[in-house]
Formats: sequence, structure tokens, C-alpha cells
Amino acid sequence: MEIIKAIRGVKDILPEETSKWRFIEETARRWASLYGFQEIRVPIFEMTALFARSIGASTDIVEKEMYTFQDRDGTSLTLRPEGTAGTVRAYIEHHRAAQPTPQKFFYTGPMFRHERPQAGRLRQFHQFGVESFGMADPRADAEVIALLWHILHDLSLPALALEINNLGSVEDRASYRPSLIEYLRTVVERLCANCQRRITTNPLRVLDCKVASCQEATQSAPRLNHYLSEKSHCYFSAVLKGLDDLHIPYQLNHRLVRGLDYYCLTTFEVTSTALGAQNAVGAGGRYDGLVEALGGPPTPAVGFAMGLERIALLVPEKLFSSSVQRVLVYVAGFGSSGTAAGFSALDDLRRGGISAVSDFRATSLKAHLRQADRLAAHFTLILGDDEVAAGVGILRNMDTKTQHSVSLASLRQDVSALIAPC
RNA sequence: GUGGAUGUAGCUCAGUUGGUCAGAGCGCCGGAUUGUGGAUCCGGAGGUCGCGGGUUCGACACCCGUCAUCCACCCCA
Repeated sequence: MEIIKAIRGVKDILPEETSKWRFIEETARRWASLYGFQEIRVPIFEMTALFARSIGASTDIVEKEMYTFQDRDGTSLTLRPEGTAGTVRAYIEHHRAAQPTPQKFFYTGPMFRHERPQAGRLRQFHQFGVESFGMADPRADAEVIALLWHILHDLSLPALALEINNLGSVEDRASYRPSLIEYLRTVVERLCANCQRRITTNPLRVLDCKVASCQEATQSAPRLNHYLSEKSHCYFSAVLKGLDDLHIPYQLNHRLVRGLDYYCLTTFEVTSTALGAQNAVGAGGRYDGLVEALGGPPTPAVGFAMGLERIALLVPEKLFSSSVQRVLVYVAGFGSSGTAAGFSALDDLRRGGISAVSDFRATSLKAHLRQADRLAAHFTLILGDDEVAAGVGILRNMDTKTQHSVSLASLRQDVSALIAPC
């Protein structure tokens, strides 16, 4: 029989790794709560139009990376490729703008993009992200960046760098675009095929191209920087000042353009050189027009998302206890009456709040003790026919090898008394 | 979507120019110890050599195709 294997690009997180994942998630939650962000849980799939409208119809994500399928009535649904769209949808749908308090959310969960898997890139991957709604204040940007920075540092990730750029307002980019396009046309033959296409589809991205010839060709391209309004300039300066005030080191990168259409003004990215080609650990930016574009009231907003798999690749092993949890009591029931007595004893202990396990495959005391040893049990409750006949069990301390008789009639109490120190 | 590398036992890997090459270590199960774990010794189970074709007297090895994994491009978290 042909075995069914997991889908390409998805991964099982096995028990050996879940403690690391819990550690990462708990660290992120703790910091987000500290900053006043509250957890929001939104659906894993949404109407396709939501993503097309928010992420941008001509982005790679929407053009070729979405898991889209038809519902039974024919409506087009899509597995979420990122978390912002759904969060914004929920924000609008539940009229959160009318709430008197700041609406700051965090979320975590799986995202889906149909890409070719490689180091640090999967088709189902996990993100932890935050969205801060309603505050058009540079401190909101700095706050979100600070949160990202502190989470990553608390996790002791190596070789981190924060890059930041000012994308300006929609109007700024509208005035810049024609000059950039005009310039790109003069160097079109020096650009890679991809970038030649981008001139019409997404000229800003040409600046972010990694191909060396493109980098050179755009060396003297007009800078968005020079087209920014006074307002945009001031705003960005204030964000940088905020980062300075919080002692967060950053590097300006005027080429940094994010892949999602909704960003404006502040965009940022934290990378690690300890990763492979996919070196972005977390990234985000401001998206002031998105809520309105999706039918909500004009609402400034800023947020970030971080890739949990990439973080998991970087977290030092020492930080969390990866050792499998020790078993408290192993119950070794064997023999014609001991087997049944052991099964009952297991239940008895558990109902008394004492963690207990057994291996039903073992039929001899030797096999039971071997399993108890492998499970690193503190104690083994030995229940053979002789013990059952006498109405007792033998509680063996696996470390000291000392054994005490316990009464089956008062099993919980007797065992509790003996295991007290553990 | 494109390119490169790699697919042999549960795991890590040997396998010489196609001719006992179906192997090792670890792990697993059992015995030595008729009811006391970890060590040691002995024994045992476990593999359509990714899959499908082809070349050949003969293929784990060579050729073609295919699938999967990894890495890179692209893109992004």
C-alpha cells in the first residue's frame, strides 16, 4: 500500500520540537501583552477578494502564491497568505474603530503561500504579528518596532540587523513614480528581464532587486527621498528619533521596498546573517490607507509580522528545556491478576492528580522497568500477582532503588506521601 | 515556475571499473538474570536499494523518465 505523505512544503512539528515552539510563542505573547496588545484570532481562510484588495492585485503573493479554491456555492476562498488582511477585516466588521481604547492586536498561526520550499521558506508557515490601529503618531511606529526588536533579542537570535525606510505617502509616490519610470527607461537594457517587466508593473521594486547589474543601473536613479513631502519627512524623522530615544540601532536603506502594496511611510525589516537566503526574520510597516480601502473608516495603522520557522532555526538550544518531561510514576502491572490491578491503579493515581503512565506492551517486570527507565520515571509502582494477593503494591524509587510497600486500598494517599519531594 | 545536489534497514551511512554487495554502527525485540531498569555478552527481527522503464548474460551501480527531499534563483516572514 502506497503510504500517504505530507504535502510538499509543510512540516510536522514533533514533540521534540514543540517545547522550542512554545518557548518562542510564549516569549512573543509576553512581550506583546507588556506593550498592551491583545490577542485576536481570525479565520484561516477568507474571501479571495479580501487578499486581492489588501495585498495588491499585482503582487507575487496574489498573482501566483495563493491557495485559492471554490466553496460549494462557487465563491472563491483563499487560505490566508498573511495576517493583516483578516485582522483589518475583523477590525472593520466589529466596529472596533468606535471603541474608546487603543485597538492593538496580536495574532499567531499558520499562513499559506504556494512557493518552492527552501531553507526558511515553507508553504505552510507560522507567523506572529501585531497590528496597532488608530494612532497616526510616530511613537506608534517606534513602539511596534521596539516590540519586534525586544522579542527577537529576548530570544537571543544572533546577527540581527534592523533596516528602515520611508516610503512616503501615496501622493509622494505618485509624484515620484513618473520620474523613476523615466529614468528606468534610460537604463532598461541593463536591467534583468524581471525588472524590465517591473518598470510598468511595480517600478519601486526595481530598486530592491538583488541582481548586481540592476543595483548598478539604479545607482543614480532619482531617490524617493527627494520627492517626499515635508510632512512625510518630519514624520519619518520623528520615528527615527523615537528609535534613538529607545536606543534601538537601525540602518537606513532607501532601497527597502516591501512586497505588499499597502505599506506607506515607515517600512522596516529585521534580518539575520545566520539564516540562508531567506534572511528576513520579521518585517512590517505603516499602512494608513488599508482600513479605508477595505471599507472601514479612515484609520492609520502600523504593524509587523515575524516568521516563526525562521526564528526556530535561530533560537539557541540552551534557552529552553528540550529534555522530555520526566514521568512521575510508571505503573508496572504484570501477571494474571497484576495486569488488571495495574490498569486500575493507573486510573486511581490519575484521578488523584498524580501523573502516571504505563506501557501496555510490556508483559514482564523486566520489560516494564526498562520502559520506566527510558521514560525517566521517578517511581515505578510494581504490581505482580504476589502483591495483588496481599493487597499491596511496591513503589520503587528509580533513582535510589529504595522500595516501599503501599496499600492498594489507600493507594493515592500512600503514594502521595512517598513521592512528596518530587 | 527555473537550476543544482541528493534518495540503500527506524536513524547515520558504507557498497571499489556493472560479476555473492543486501552491509556496518546505533536503535529495537529476546535470552544470559523462572519477578527488579541503565552496563556487558549472545541471539533475533527489520530493506520492492525512491518509483517506472531501458541497456546487459547480469544493474544498488550505466541511460531515460518520474516523484520526493535539500539548497539556490525568484519572492518573502
